[in-house]
Amino acid sequence: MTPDLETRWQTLDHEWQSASRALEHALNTHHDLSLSEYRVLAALEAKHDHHHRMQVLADLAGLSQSATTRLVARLEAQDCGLLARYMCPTDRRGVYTEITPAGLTKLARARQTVQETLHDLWDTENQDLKK
Amino acid sequence: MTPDLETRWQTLDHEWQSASRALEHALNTHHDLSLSEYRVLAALEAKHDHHHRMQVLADLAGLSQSATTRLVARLEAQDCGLLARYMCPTDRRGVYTEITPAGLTKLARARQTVQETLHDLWDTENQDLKK
DNA sequence: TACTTTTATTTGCAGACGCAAGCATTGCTT
DNA sequence: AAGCAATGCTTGCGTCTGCAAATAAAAGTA
Repeated sequence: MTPDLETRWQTLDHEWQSASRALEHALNTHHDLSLSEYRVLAALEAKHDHHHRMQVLADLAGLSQSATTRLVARLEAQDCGLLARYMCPTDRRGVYTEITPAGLTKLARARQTVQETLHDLWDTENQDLKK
Repeated sequence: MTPDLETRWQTLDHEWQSASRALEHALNTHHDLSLSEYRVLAALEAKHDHHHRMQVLADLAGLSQSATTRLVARLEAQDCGLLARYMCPTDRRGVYTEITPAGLTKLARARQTVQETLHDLWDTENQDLKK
């Protein structure tokens, strides 16, 4: 007896919201990163050559192209330097975004926080005591 | 062998994003409703007496109090009339939001769309063929 | 009762997002 | 090669959101 479709959705929704809020807050507090920014860093790090076209990056991060443009611009800015952009040499319309060493360092630290947060949320004895 | 914590999160995230986008788009197109608005209507309808305090409504919808205030104000507006607000008689700080008959009708129709969308997404033979 | 503290909601403000329009570059057709 | 369509990214603009400050009312305290 699988539950109603909408009930299944509500369950998924609640679970996502609680995790999402926890991660967003933890990343924001400890690393001054948003969840979207973390997704982008992680997506780039996951690729063997550490770079992606804007379009696929947007897709992987679950963002619109315009949001991706601006997010990458933010993380590329002088006082940030986690990402770098360069034109695709073969197709000068395309833009590659790559993660910098600073970005990799930042991601590694943030990943710690993510795992701890998920651990606290999912792997703890006093499960669901946080209401 | 349960997967890595972060992998589990990514799975949840992807699943939520695909469903969320689909629902948001379907509701927006067919009913001029956002997913947040749908959550609020559904939360009110679910309660036996069809009304809630702002705080608990915010909590149920997964929104901040300020976002809830404005969302309710929007759905209460003249050309909308899906919700109604009134002061709590015993505690004049509190505000009750109730769903109107128009709101119930709207919700019933929207719920159809939600179920169809989820059905298309989860209960179809050609699963995951939509990329 | 007067004063302080707490609670419930709303408003000011700035950030992030999506859509649609704009621009530049490539590909297709004749 | 010239003209037109398609592609890839960026910018303009309006909306939704959260945080923090403001407001209003209740509760606690002297």
